[in-house]
Amino acid sequence: MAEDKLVSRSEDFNEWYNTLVLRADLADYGPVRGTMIIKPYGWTLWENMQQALDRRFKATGHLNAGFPMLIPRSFIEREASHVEGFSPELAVVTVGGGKELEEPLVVRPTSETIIGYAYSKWIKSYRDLPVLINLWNSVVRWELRTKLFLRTQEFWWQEGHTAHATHAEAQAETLQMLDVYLDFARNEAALPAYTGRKSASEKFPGADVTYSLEAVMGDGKALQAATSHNLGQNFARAFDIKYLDRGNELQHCWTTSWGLSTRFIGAIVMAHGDDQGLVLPPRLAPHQAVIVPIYKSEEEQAMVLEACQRVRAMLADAGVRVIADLREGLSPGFKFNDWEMRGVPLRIEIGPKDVAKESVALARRDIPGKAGKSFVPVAGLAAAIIAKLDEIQQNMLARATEFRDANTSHPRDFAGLAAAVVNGFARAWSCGKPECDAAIKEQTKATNRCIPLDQVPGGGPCVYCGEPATEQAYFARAY
RNA sequence: CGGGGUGUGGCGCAGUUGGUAGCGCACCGCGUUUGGGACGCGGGGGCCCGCGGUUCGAGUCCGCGCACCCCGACCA
Repeated sequence: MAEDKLVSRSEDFNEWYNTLVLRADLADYGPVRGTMIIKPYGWTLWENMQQALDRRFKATGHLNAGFPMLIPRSFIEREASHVEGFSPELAVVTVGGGKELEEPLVVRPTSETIIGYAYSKWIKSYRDLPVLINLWNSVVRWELRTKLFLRTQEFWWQEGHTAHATHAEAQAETLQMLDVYLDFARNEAALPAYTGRKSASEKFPGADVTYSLEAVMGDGKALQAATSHNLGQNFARAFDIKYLDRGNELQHCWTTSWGLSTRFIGAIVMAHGDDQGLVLPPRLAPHQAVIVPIYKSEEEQAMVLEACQRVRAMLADAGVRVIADLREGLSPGFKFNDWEMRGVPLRIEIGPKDVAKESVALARRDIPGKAGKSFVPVAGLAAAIIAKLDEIQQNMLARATEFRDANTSHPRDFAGLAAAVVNGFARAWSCGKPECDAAIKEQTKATNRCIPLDQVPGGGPCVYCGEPATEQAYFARAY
């Protein structure tokens, strides 16, 4: 329960985030270091995200499936860069049923390998392709330094895994899913993000190409919000995923994988939250509106509560996710703060004056104070609220886009880049040599986030070494 | 794994030169309150991280562990 003011976001962003996640009732710490308990409020937010994504996955032809959590360790070792990337962070099971196991099992850090095992059994002919499967599950990575939602030992996500007959199809799939994520981020989470290709050093272990969404957080740092990988034939070769083509020739498949995790909840917190707490986009918010009754005497209480129930039923019938806060013994002021902490987009106040006027007081979470308040007649309230929720959603996207653009600069030299990445993104010419990225990281703590797909024609001198470059890249400090 | 810090009711902390544990919030009960974080009275709850030592006596002093947090390296 919210009892005090949060530390202000500008004063200590880190502290603000940590306490907000706990106070807004999203999550709690688990008993094992680095683990996270997602509480019902946080999980409901995740469910809303899942539904919005799942709709899009189904619309693009994917089906969900369930795969085992335990994977033979030898599977991980079959793909050279995959084992190199994941070995350091594996949790390994060595004992089962009280007996030492013949072969240790790893708790999945991601499922490419066990998918490879299954696909090699299932796919025989070009007629079997494409295979388009998505998993909703959790994975474990033994992270050394953790932070609620952003990096935990276990996290929940979806991982899509597809197999195709040609490179072109796999590439189209990879980019299609990147677009799905971008659309989800913009239109559901009100979060504009940059997209692009990962540099060689930042790509997924085992992928030919990795694409990512890079979102700008409230402190100007970057958060990788989703990834989509073209795995080429790497896993197909490692796991013998082969098919006979029309000409009766045996071919390796081309596979992809793509994922978005509960980390995205952290992105929503850090991109939209303010000093009062969370600000949730209406399309994803567990409660889109909260009704707070206000009364003194018992007669007023009866009258007000009756009005609250009526309004609640009316809105629920209209499809609004609405809750009435009928807790007794708490002052309205306390409840206002409490629901602001939890980021509910709209507050509906109903007191004796409102009952008398047959209206309610509306307060917008995205516009604090008087400016966000209005009085709306009960007649036609549902339509007004639905319109208002849409307006809030649009406003949040517009504001986040404005913030992103205001915190992105285009430096032409290294000094400019170093200054820009202290609290924002820098888009600059980059020659792409790993040494340049490494030096930039060393000196500024900023990494090459991605190489955007929308390149400008021509070229310029690399922001670090000055040699001719034909592509630009985004640089930022990252979570 | 390196550097720093902290372990005392659920949470946040105080605890003096060693003398047998306290405050705020939360929780429970009763009453008064309620248009921006209400108040009064009463109440419950603690092997002071663990083990060993010094001492008549240890939350406090000394060892050795363990855990967690912050800053780096590594990472969705």
